[in-house]
Amino acid sequence: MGTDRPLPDLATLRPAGGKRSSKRDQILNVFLRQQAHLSADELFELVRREKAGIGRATVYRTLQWMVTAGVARKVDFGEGRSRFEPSYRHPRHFHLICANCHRSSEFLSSDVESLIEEIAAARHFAPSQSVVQIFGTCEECRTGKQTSTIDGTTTELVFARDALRMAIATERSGLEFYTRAAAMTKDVRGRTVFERLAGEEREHLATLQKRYRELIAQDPQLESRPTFLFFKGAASGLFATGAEQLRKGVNDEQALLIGIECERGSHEFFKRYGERFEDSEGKQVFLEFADEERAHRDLLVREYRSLRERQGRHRRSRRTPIAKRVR
Amino acid sequence: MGTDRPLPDLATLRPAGGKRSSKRDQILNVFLRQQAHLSADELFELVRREKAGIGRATVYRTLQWMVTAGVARKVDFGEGRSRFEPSYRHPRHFHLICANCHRSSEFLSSDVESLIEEIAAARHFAPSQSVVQIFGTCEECRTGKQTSTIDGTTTELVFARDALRMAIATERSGLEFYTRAAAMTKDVRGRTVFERLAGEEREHLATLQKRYRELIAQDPQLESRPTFLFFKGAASGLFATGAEQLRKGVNDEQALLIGIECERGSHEFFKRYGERFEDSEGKQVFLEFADEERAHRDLLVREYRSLRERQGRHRRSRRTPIAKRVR
DNA sequence: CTAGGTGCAAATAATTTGCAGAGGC
DNA sequence: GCCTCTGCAAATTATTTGCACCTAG
Repeated sequence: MGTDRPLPDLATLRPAGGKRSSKRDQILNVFLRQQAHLSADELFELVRREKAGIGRATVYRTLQWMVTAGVARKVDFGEGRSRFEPSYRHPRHFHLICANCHRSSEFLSSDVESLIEEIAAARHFAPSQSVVQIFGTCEECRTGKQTSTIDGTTTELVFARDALRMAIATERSGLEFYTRAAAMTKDVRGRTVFERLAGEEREHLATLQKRYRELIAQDPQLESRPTFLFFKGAASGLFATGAEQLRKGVNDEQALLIGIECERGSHEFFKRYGERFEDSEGKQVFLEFADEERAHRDLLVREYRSLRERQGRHRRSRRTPIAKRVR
Repeated sequence: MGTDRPLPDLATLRPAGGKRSSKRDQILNVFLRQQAHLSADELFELVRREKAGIGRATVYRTLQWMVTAGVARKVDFGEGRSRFEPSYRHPRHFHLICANCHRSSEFLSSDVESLIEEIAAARHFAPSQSVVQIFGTCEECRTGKQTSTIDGTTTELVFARDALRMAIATERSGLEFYTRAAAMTKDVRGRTVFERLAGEEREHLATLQKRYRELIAQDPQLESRPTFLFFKGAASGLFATGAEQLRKGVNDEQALLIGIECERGSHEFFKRYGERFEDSEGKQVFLEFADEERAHRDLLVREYRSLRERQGRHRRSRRTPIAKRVR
């Protein structure tokens, strides 16, 4: 399985007062070629096997340098020694750690992350990074049968796969939402807006599906690998609850408000995960989509204001001011 | 602040092949009197200050013994050495760790815990314990002003406070739910059941409020201390959404189903947190309540079945079987 | 009386540091 | 040429172990 994955542009790496050197390059090269979480000493062994004459201290010092340079991340599984993982094309994540075979598997949970943010805020604590580790026994150690895994080499792909799956679910539910909203909106202008947005969602959807197919082509096993990215909100599409509400029957104004809320959530979703991609096509796709969702939201907000204004001519304003209802 | 908190019954501690000894007692005593997370060496220093002639190795060995005995828990904040915290009257929890002053603050989040369980299940991983650590800067280090904290000595009280607050919120919303349900139920039998449950909720509420007042009396600062236990579901009362649904108008049958669902959630809440209390009054109160909620639920289920049966005499069953709808 | 606990000193293990020489910019 | 990197060995820090002796059950 792909030992030939692209390496970061080493030439550009030049962190805080650091100098490049043949030794560092050597160590970095060996490190980036690995898939597991290496300890300093394990890396030292690997390096010395390729090229004699590199001291243990240099490996330790290079590892520190890599961490400050952002090429590597230090992880501590409570074994009394540190391990390191490459951060290039490898989003920040959490770990499942098998107490039996000592291997670790990675995951990301947007829900856990946002709860952590909320808790930190409630305690007036400024968080810089968090560690979530689940210790226990892995499936393989319990059942004995080999399972499809996520290792260092596949994390990036699996992450992209999950992000795309959620994005597709979101677009699908968005498409359904706007189609339904367009059908039930009485106001002509409003209907046009919804129709236009439905069209855009359809377009996005096609782009995402194309991207998804391209991704799958890169690794035949990719579709069968376990979930990496957990996010309840987007799992069934962020617009799903909005579409649900529409089905119960709402008026034009309410439909607009629901749309605004959904687009806001969707924008946040794409932005959050777009930022997590390392510079790659995926990042671009996500950030562009995030912008589009914001544009959609703005469009809906304008439409909502216009509608309220037009209504205002007939009946006096007796609702909460727009500022309070929007956002 | 209370250095006189009750200590566990040392005489009972006799873990896996372990012997008691004067030295162990000595070390255990010093350990349990501390509030912070001590490292082995810090504990050694404290012990030797009180009584000379205790070796460092004994402290290390005793610490291991305490961990297997369940008196202490090992925690690792990534400093390259382990720290230990007493587990007596100290529920399992997570940590906020200040990178500046190196102090740690504790919290518990039922939401995070259940997400972790879900993730482990999705990966077919059998979790045994999990670590959640939020690193960053604490309020005191950022603003300079002293803040009310949760330390080792207060954790138990704060935990009890939060659990009680949530229990009270739950009872309040339950009372509202049953009062409303009784008022809107047409069926006479059903109405009587709801009235009876409303009465019981009122009683529970009084008990809980009394307990809460007693708890607050133990520490004048207790009410102002930060939140320890985070749990979105119960924060505004588990019956809140149920009561909301009633307000929108439902029939007798639906009201019963909603009640059943709420009692189920409530039972789980009390059970989960009752189990977290170390043996104390609080544990009793919670577990008893958990049982009562289960009894309520059973009562509602019986009533639901009876209602459906009586209805069946008039119109033929055209709904999903009870088994699928209840639980 | 005997398994297990204890102190001390020595052993390990992971990581850091002092220093003289080598190498990048 | 200056400043940083590097290797090696020695130092440091956290924790464990061997061993002769002691103590609870």
